[in-house]
Amino acid sequence: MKLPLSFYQREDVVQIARELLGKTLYTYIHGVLTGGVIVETEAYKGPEDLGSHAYNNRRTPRNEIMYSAGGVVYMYICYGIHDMLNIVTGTEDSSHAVLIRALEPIVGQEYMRARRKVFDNDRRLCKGPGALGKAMGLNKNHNGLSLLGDLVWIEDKGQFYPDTEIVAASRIGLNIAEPYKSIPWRFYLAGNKFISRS
DNA sequence: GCGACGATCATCT
DNA sequence: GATGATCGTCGCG
Repeated sequence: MKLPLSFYQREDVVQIARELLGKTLYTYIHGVLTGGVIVETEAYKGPEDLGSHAYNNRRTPRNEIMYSAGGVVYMYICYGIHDMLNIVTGTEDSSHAVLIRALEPIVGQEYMRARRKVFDNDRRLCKGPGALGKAMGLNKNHNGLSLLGDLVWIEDKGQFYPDTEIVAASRIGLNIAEPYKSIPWRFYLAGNKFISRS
């Protein structure tokens, strides 16, 4: 059920980002189980990618965990407010990661509503990386947790999507030079109601 | 439904 | 001291 380390420790982070669509992400935080189907991701490709925190082998206390072997989470705070969930991939010393941008909630929606203070529209619960982190109870203190542990993990339920149902687009929110500004490393399920935007 | 804008602070220079 | 891998609200219509 849980994705094995071999899934995460491959080198092709773009392929992994695509394959994570349809997988189910769970957290079990303070005794609360929440989960949802991954419907939107972005790949960040280690030292060559201007958009990556690990661009040019940049290494700081914040991004140190990106250099560990795949299968752990990289949490960081964006705009001083939002806790973002990333999946570290590749082998030891490679620094690729996948940002999880949106989920379709399937478990623990009542807890997600309370954490988000959103009670009118479940489509908004995990719509965007900041919202997702909050709904799932994740913050930077969870940085480095193993995806084979019991606090945060990803399961494969055998979902499969043909290429025609997957959209590849440019990543959101990056103010960087081409070609990385427009490279199609954002993936989402075509027509899905829970993605952050079309 | 959509665009503009301000909030807010950890992190790095 | 400047900068974000963002979000909620407001005005509009």
